[in-house]
Amino acid sequence: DRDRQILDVVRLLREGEVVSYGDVGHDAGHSRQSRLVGRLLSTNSDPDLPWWRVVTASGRLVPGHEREQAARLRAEGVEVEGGRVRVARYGRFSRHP
DNA sequence: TATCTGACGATAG
DNA sequence: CCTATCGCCAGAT
Repeated sequence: DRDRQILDVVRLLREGEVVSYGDVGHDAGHSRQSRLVGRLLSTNSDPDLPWWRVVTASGRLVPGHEREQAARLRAEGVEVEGGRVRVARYGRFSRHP
C-alpha cells in the first residue's frame, strides 16, 4: 500500500545519500505527502530503516534528533553544520550529482 | 461532520 | 539567513 511504498523508498537510500521528505513522497508516487512521510518515519519501529538520510527541504535535520542524526550522517561522510546538511555524497544535497 | 495537529513545503518580507 | 504565513493532507478526537 501507500505506507509500504514510501518506506521502501527510504530503505533504498544508500550511505552518504540525503534527500528531503518531499523527495521521498515524490519518488514513491505521492507528490504532496511530505507530512505523511514524516509521520511514517516518526512512528516507524524498524531499527534498520535509514531515517537519518531524510531531512527537510532546506537541509534542516529532524527536530529533536539533531545530535543523533548529525552523528550518523557524519559517520557516512556527510557534512553537517549549523543543524543542517551542507554536503552529502549523493542525493538532493550533493554538490556532485 | 468539524477541528486540531504535525519528523512538511513554498514564499514574502 | 530568519520568521511569519499560508497551503497541504492524513489521523486523531
